[in-house]
Amino acid sequence: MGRGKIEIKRIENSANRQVTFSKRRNGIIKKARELSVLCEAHVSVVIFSSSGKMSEYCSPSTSLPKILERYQLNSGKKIWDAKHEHLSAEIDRIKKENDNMQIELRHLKGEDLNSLQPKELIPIEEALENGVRCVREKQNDVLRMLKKNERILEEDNKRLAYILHHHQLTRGEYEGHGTCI
Amino acid sequence: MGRGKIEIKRIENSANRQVTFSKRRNGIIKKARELSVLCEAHVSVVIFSSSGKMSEYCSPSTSLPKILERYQLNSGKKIWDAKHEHLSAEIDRIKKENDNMQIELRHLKGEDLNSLQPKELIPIEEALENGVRCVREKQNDVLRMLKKNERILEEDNKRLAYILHHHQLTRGEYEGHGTCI
DNA sequence: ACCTATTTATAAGG
DNA sequence: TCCTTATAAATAGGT
Repeated sequence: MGRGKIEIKRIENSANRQVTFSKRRNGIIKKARELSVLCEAHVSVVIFSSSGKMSEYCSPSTSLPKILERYQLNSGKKIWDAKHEHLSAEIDRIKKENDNMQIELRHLKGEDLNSLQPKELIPIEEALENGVRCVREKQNDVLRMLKKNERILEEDNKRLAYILHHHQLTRGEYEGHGTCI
Repeated sequence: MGRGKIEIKRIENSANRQVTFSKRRNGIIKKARELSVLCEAHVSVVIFSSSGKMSEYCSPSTSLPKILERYQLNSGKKIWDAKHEHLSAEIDRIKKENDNMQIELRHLKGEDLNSLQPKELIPIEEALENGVRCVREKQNDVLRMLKKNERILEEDNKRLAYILHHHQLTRGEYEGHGTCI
């Protein structure tokens, strides 16, 4: 509906797509409101734009939780249980990841080594040696940096002292009249 | 839109109301489908007629549970019951734990050290040195154990060889008649 | 369910 | 985003 007919397929021009989204989203929500008034229907609309912005409409006579309750009763689909299972699976997955890291950490800290085969000690030793090397390298970097800063500060000090001395010599008559803030 | 304009208020005539419901419900669902195709939006529509019949639409790229997940993230409204909240909190907690371990592991492996303050390097170095010491101790244990076993085996060997030799001397006449199974 | 006059939504352009 | 307007689409009322 408009100056030209459009095919129902993804609008490639991004600006156009955004404009059309706004207009049609408003259109749908208006229609939803009208339907719920004209026909005493319970309507819920939830829309996410491709950029993630959410819009919603829900009939004033109801609420999203109520709609969902009825949805499950009617469709037999169990949204909550599905969600529950999904979360449980997620927890299991993360816990497993957690356990593995826990074990790796303990080994690196020299704990629970008895549960390992002698051969498994070798990569751990290598990782530790590598870690020590990296840390010490970093510490050396820090030291070098500190020394360099110290040197620069010392040089600055000398320079400032010299300039100050020079000023004091040339403006000796004002000495003592200024205020140090 | 039609032969006459109608006010947006409850349609009193029940048959009319039913017909209008059907037409407009189809209209909304068509619009929802178009919006999701044209603009890559994620759309969910759930409608109950006044007589309780349910209709729904959900973008093919998503699902009602996913939409609801995003809904609660976006709106902050709590659709899920206490059980789900509990699980979500658990996931957050474990993920945090996970992240912390991840960071500790990386530091022990000598990675991402630049994100640390110089002082923070010290406990890491100590942990690594301790780890190396434990691992080497363990390796020494293993070595000692192997040597000890070797010694025991050698002694056993000697003893067995001696006994065998003795038997061969006292039962020399049977030699070669037996069969080794 | 179909028809169609009419209203409404909206595409294109500023 | 809002405004305008020509045009496509939805639909009210009737059959």
